[in-house]
Amino acid sequence: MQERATAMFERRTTADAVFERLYKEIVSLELLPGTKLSEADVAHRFGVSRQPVREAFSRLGNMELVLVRPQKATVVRGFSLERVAHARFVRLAVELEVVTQACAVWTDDYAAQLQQNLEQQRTAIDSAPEDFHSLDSQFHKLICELGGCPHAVEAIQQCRLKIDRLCSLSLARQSEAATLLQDHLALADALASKSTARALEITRTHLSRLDSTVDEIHQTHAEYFE
Amino acid sequence: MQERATAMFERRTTADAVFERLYKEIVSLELLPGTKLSEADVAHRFGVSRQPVREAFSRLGNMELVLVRPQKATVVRGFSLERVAHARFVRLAVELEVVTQACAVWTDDYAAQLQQNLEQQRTAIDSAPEDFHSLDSQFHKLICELGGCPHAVEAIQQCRLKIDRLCSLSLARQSEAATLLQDHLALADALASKSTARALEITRTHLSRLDSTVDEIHQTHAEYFE
DNA sequence: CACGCTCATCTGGTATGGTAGAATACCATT
DNA sequence: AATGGTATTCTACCATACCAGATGAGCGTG
Repeated sequence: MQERATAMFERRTTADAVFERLYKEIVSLELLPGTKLSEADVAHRFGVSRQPVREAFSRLGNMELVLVRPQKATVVRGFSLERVAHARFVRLAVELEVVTQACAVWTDDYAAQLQQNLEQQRTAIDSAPEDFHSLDSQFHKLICELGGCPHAVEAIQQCRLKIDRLCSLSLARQSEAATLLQDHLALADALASKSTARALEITRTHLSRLDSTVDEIHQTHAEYFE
Repeated sequence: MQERATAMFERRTTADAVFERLYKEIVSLELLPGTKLSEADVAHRFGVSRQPVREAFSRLGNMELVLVRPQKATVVRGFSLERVAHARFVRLAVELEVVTQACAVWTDDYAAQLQQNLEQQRTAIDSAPEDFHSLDSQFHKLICELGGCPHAVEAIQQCRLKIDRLCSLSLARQSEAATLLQDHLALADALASKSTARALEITRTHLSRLDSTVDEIHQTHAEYFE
């Protein structure tokens, strides 16, 4: 959703700039949940008028990143177990269907392309752990595209966005990378052998690994939840 | 998405009113795709200033119902096979997972509740065909809730919204109601016997019935597509 | 007649002032 | 000291004026 059909050569408006800047600050947790934002404040800070700020607030409100209500301070929204569960459910459903479709059309050529990405993941774990997350995304994206479900990419990405802000609070993500890679390898193998049932099962356990992370954060950072 | 956390007792702002009015006019096709909307025009027609209209345009833009770009007229967006395919894919994926979950927890009591809805569908087909659509929604919603996937309701509803505007152009929807009811009965039966595989298969064919309708409209109303 | 330029006009974007509702601080009263 | 009412201050909302880019009609020129 929402990435504002800011297609190719559209003029970049002030509101766009304010929106992107606030968006980054929120997802990177520079602005913590509960922080109060004021049109006038932000406008002054960014050196623009209140109008573009208002526009940006509206967009952020649509994404449920802030809560703006008439005559009351606009505030950065916290996490919600409900929203997380929702996103998790949809993503699981989509990934399962993607894998099903992919199994039906998989070829050796596709397997080779996946393999290339898997190699990069393997090396990244030791030498550049910060890249793993991006490679993880690409891995799932590849399966969508090769499997003939280009639509799914966007849907999955949306679900990820809703959870990523939360997961950046987690500590030991590196230690889990190895586990995730094992899942990826197993999934690639299942696809190659076109065994749908096994691929589905792997996908389920793969996505369920996020649950413990979410739980951990719910315990340690309860104040950020609503 | 988007239904604007207009929770319970929030004050109703002018922008809300303008948004809802335009929204209705668009989804009911009183405003056809391609219609040009001007902030000033609409503001004058509704007797308000441009500001709330602008806000409404922004929300409609987020929902991809209108296209608003700087210095060019805002226009009502047409349908897009791509967006339809996207929505269809996500809905299928979600429904499949819902059915899977439901099969795992289904009880006779659940079956009875579904049966009640099915009866209503049966009588509606002859006596009140205009109610069938709503009962159809409730049927799928029931499966979500009984199956333990309350999150799914919202996701499915969103997908429906994106397609419903288009389907209201279709002519003989009544003749198809009987077919849909047969699907529903078969699905209820599969759930009752907890045969997941059959339930999944029925769901696939059930949702695929929309495709011909979409194709038909794509042929007969090509001018509304983009 | 065909083409190209200019200018009036229309678009959404931005800035700003004023308003009503909500929250809060403060003071008076008990 | 606790409480109730009041005034101040803060909020987002709305209206208005102005701006710049885009459009299209009309005229002039080849």
